[in-house]
Amino acid sequence: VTGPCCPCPSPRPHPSLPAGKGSRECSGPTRVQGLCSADASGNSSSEDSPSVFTFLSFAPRNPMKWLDPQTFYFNFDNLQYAYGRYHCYLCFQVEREVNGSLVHVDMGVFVNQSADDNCHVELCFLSWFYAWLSPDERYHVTWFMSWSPCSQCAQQVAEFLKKHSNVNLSIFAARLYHFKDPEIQQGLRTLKRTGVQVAIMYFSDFLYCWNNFVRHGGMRFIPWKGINKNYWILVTTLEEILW
DNA sequence: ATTTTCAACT
Ligand SMILES: [Zn+2]
Repeated sequence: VTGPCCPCPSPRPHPSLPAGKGSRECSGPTRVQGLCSADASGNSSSEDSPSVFTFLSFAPRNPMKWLDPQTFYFNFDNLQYAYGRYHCYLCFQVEREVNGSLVHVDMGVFVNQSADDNCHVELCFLSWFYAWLSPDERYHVTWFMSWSPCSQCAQQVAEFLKKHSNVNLSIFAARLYHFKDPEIQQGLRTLKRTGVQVAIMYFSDFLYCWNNFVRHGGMRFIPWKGINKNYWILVTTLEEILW
């Protein structure tokens, strides 16, 4: 019943994460893999130990290669009142430095699977990336997200980057997730302070995603009404959050 | 103009 990569015979709930669902934060896994021998001594760490990589509790999952055009248009629409966007999509690009220039490594798309393990896309990426990244390479990672990160994921990403100084991250968000929430705002500031480029997706970013992550079958990208006006509203909001 | 949002519900 356990995943293939869990050496533990009987997974038990993560000690520091609530079992309940429904939070807008990434409320943690419903099953635990990895971390099995780490805390077997009964030495329960304090409640919100920031040094714990909770993404390690999620089994690595492979990304998708492509988005369908209608999925992209619906989920990356940067409209102000984004009703019904109940999922988050993350298009990523990983490059590495070779003699001072960037070489393509991989790209793909993650979407959270709430029915599966409730893993937010940010942690899906970290779980997947952590499984194969080399400490001897310098990586440049770019995220194009339909929603900006929640506060808990922001903390996790910041911790990850502090412990992996060979990884550089840029985040471009189509929309700002719960931007009036002080904890969300703090999470975005934490990312910036950690060296992450945090920005709003512009026309050229949408076009780039269309060309590289959408199964467009030769169709041209047709921008939606208000794409630029919405961008400027979001940029203003983000600048106020980041100071 | 609205006040949504990495669901939850059948
Ligand atoms: Zn999250």
